[in-house]
Parts: sequence; C-alpha cells; structure tokens
Amino acid sequence: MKEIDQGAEHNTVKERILKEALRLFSEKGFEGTSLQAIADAVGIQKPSLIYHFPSKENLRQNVVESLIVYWKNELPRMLTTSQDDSNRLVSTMTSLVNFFMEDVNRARLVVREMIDRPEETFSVLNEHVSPWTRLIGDYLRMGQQGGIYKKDVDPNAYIVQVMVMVVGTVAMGTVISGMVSASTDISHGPLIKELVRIVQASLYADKK
Amino acid sequence: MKEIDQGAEHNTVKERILKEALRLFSEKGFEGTSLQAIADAVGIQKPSLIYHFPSKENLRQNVVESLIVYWKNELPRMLTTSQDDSNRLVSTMTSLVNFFMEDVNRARLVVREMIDRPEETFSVLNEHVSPWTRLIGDYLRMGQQGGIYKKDVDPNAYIVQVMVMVVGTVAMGTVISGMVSASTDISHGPLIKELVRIVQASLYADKK
DNA sequence: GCTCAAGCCTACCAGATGATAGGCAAGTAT
DNA sequence: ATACTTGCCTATCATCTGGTAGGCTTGAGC
Repeated sequence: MKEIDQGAEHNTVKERILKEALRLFSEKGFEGTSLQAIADAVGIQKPSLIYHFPSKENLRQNVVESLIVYWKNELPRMLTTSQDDSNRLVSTMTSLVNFFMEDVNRARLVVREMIDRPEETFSVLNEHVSPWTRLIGDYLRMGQQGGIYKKDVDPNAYIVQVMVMVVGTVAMGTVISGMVSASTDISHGPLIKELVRIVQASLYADKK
Repeated sequence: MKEIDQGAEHNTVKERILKEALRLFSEKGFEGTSLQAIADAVGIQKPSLIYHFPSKENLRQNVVESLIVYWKNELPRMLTTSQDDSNRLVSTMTSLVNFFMEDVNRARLVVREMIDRPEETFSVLNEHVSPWTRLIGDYLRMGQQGGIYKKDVDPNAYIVQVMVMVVGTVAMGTVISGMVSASTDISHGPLIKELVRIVQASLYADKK
C-alpha cells in the first residue's frame, strides 16, 4: 500500500520538505536558509530532516534535481506539442513561461543557482537541456535559409537571450518595474506580453 | 592633507573593504559571506571591519549605495551624451552594458539584491532610477507618434525588458550559454551583439 | 509473541557567526 | 607636555550553524 502511494501522494514528509526547501531556498537563498527554518516550515524537528536528506547539500541537490526532472519530461512535450511549424518556437516559449509562472520560486532558484554555482549550473544545463535547444537552433537556421527568419539573427545567441528574458522576467520583472512605475503590484501580464512581442518582432523577417 | 585625499585615494582601508565586500557579496551572496572572509580579503582583523562599518547590514547598505551613487552620476550623462536622437536609446543602453561589463560583480549584486530584497530594491529603483527612465518612456511615446518606432511597443514594459536583458545577460549570459554550447568560455561578445540587435529590431518600425 | 526496520523525536556537540569590550600606538590640538 | 581622536588590534561573548548519538513508537513479517 505504501509503495503504491509513492510518488502519487503529494503529502509525504519527503515531498513536503522538498516543497518548503524550494520555497525557502528561492526566497532567502541556500546560505540564508537554515535547516531549522525548513524543519519549522514543514512542522518537524531538525534531525528528522537529516533523516530524509543526509546533509543540507544533499537536500539542495535533490531540490534542483526535482526541477531538472520536470524539465526533462516537459521540454520534449513542449517541443512536439504544436504541429504548426510557424509558431512552434513561440508556443514552446509560452509553455516555458507558464512553467516558471506556475511557481515564481522556480525562476528565482534557477537564477540563484546560476549565480551561486556558475560552472556547475553550466554543466547541468549543457547536459540536460542543450540536446533540445540544439534542435531549436537547427530549426532556426533552417527558417533563416527559407527566408522566414531575419538573416542577421545569431541563432545560438538568440536562444540564450530568449532564455535570459524568460527567466529574468519572471524572477525580477516586478522588481525592475520599479524603474518605470511606482505602483508596487505591477502584474507580470504586460511584461510577458511585451516579452512575446519582442521575441517575435526580432525574429521574423520583414515582409517585402 | 587627509581631507584632501578623501574620496580621491583608492587605497583607503574603507574603500578596500567596500571593494572586497562587493566582490564577495556578489560571488557568494550576503548570507554566504562572513565578516571574517571580508576581513581576510582586505588583510585586516574582523573588529577593524566593524570599526569602519558598525554592522554587516550597514556594510551591505554602503556597498549598494556605492553602486547607486555611480548610477545617479552616470545615468544623466548617458542620457545627454549623444545629441543624435535616432540612436540615443541604443547608446544609452550600450553605456549601461559597459558599466556592468566593467565589473560583472555589479550585475550579479544587482540581481541578488532584487531577489533577496524585492520590495526594498523596488523602492530604491523607483526613487533613484525611475525619474530618468520616465524620460526614456516619454521619448519612446513621442517616437511612436512620429512613426519611428513600432506602434505595438509597450513603452514601459519595453524598458523593463531591455533592463532585464542587460542585467540578465551580464549576470547569467555565460552560464545560460551552456544550453547551446559545450565550450565553457563563451565570451559576452556575441551575446551583447545579439542583445543590441534584438533591442533595435523589436523597436524600429518596418520601412514601408 | 518476537524481531526488525521505518520514522520521528530529545539531547547534545564542535565550530563558526556577528558583535562587544577594552587596550595600544600614532597623530593632532591645545 | 597633556589630552583627545583615529585606526587597528587581542580576547571574549552569546547565539546559531550543520550534524551526531541514541531512544521511543508504530506497524509489518515470521
């Protein structure tokens, strides 16, 4: 019975720990979060935490891995979902935005990992994500030859920039909004709409 | 004599502390950096640190303020430097990129502050930067009416997105590059070139 | 019934942390 | 010369950190 629930139930202690750790790591950072704080958030004692995850570092790796697993399952689905070639790229990007918007903590954790552990994160991205982005790159180059996309687009750099915008907008968009408006609660809506516009306008060739 | 040097000399203990603190805060984060580590980097003892900056929090504020001061001096200069209206926006952005590229730690610290203290950073940006970005906003709206810029550009959101790209590219660009290439040392060059291209291509109206 | 492992607990540890107290040397002012 | 300030030091503090040792309870297997 216990083995049947494994993975399906969303309330096992282990999953609650991962959930609270993700939240606290992304809000306060890895170094800024104590095991005590996580234990308190879950409602257990510190040694019980250590029982499930033998060290803080191990817990961090598991939190990160839980995000990677999600990606490895979802990315292929995103890339194959829309049959329509013309907006496959935009629909993939939209799925990506939705993934991060589902839980802003995901974007913030990714940003933190990239700044805290640049080399390590580089390797992780290269190993788990680059196979799929390479496909997008090929797709872009084909579109360029076919005249659909602007010829001065640098496919690789373009993909990186789109990623910077997606992650950056979700993680920092509302904060940077302080640069242009005093209202504290600028929703992500207009930012993402403009994000999509920029991504498209800078990609598609002008109609002659 | 001492008062004359004040601010001009770059080797006072206080300035060396600020420099090392900026570096360590941006590399390891605020919580991830101990006063001991800063003191060691400067070459003094921990209590001597406390002598100059009464608390760690006070030191953080001074580090952040040193960046803000730079901005408040440079932003007006950037905005007024190029007389040529047609590329004032791009030249301003280039100056901004150069400012961050001068020391990547600047961009990373800004990103960290935005994620660690969203509300506080929002207020800081709103107070010190928004007066200038409002000018850019007006400038964009005028250009839209004049037909120079695309009409579907959302000026405020556009400015925010450009900022997301600038800060994001410098702070995370080389890491995200792991998504498209295995070579560890992708320079910022191509990324920034593509950044400028995207910013321009998504702004200027198509020639009819 | 007995054994055993799982899951969580209390009690505790060594080390690091931010911060304080107080001393001391050098320079400046009176 | 004396008194005071500046800038740095050593010694020490209470607190918190990640992590360990070991005990209690529950439930399944035999």
